[in-house]
Amino acid sequence: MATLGDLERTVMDLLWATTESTTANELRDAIAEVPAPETGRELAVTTVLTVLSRLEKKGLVERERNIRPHRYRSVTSREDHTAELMHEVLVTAPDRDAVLARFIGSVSEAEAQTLRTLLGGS
Amino acid sequence: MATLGDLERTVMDLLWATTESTTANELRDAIAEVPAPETGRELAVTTVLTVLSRLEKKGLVERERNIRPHRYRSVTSREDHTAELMHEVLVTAPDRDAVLARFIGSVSEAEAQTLRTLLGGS
DNA sequence: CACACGGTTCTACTTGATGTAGAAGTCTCG
DNA sequence: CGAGACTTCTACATCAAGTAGAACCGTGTG
Repeated sequence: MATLGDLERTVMDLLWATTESTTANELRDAIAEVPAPETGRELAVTTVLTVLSRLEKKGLVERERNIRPHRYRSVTSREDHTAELMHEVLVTAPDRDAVLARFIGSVSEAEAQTLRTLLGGS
Repeated sequence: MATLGDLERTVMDLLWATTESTTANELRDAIAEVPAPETGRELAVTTVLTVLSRLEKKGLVERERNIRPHRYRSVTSREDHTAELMHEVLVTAPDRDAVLARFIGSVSEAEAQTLRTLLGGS
């Protein structure tokens, strides 16, 4: 499975936030703004580049190598990725029906309603 | 989140497989039988003990300390744990409805049917 | 055409999680 | 009380992830 670290997640969150592709430098700046200025520190671009390469290796990010400042974008939408993760978790269990029962019990009524609609009749 | 390593998962799988509590020695033997004899190697009991302690720290396992060969058991059922994980994943996304839509699209028809039943009418 | 400069890749170190287990400490029964 | 079973401490290896300097590359300008 693709488990992400803090910085990796931050980067993915930023990439997921736009449909546009981004450059490493733009990301470095964006990260500095994130609601966790902590040490108010700014990362080195190479750090961002390393993370992007790792995310690319994990298949979460793709880049345009033909143009110079390479441009990065997420391969899947955040929703797709999250749904995929959920499914991966589900299939680890032998008794999926039992898992689903408990899962349903944990979602809000609003979400349950959404599910009813999605599942349609029959 | 509680991400498990290979050995930790093996141990949890064994604990989840029985309602009974188990001892470290029993687990060591059981692990040796697992469908991945690999090197056919047998772990040291201390190794199992270490893993159990870590799982206890993670809140996945509890033990009876009063009796001598401490007896270990899983705190939650495998189904509860899996459903919990799924929920944790779900709530990381801002747009949960969108995630649910994609998730529903990824489950089998049989599972969809199970969900319909679980969600009942209305 | 050479080079300066922005950008990318390589290499490397640090930390934390996990696998693995010996050494040492602690019960318990006989 | 002592031996043996059991547990805890300590320790090391490996791997993922954060972090970044050093080295390498490509392109536009003089």
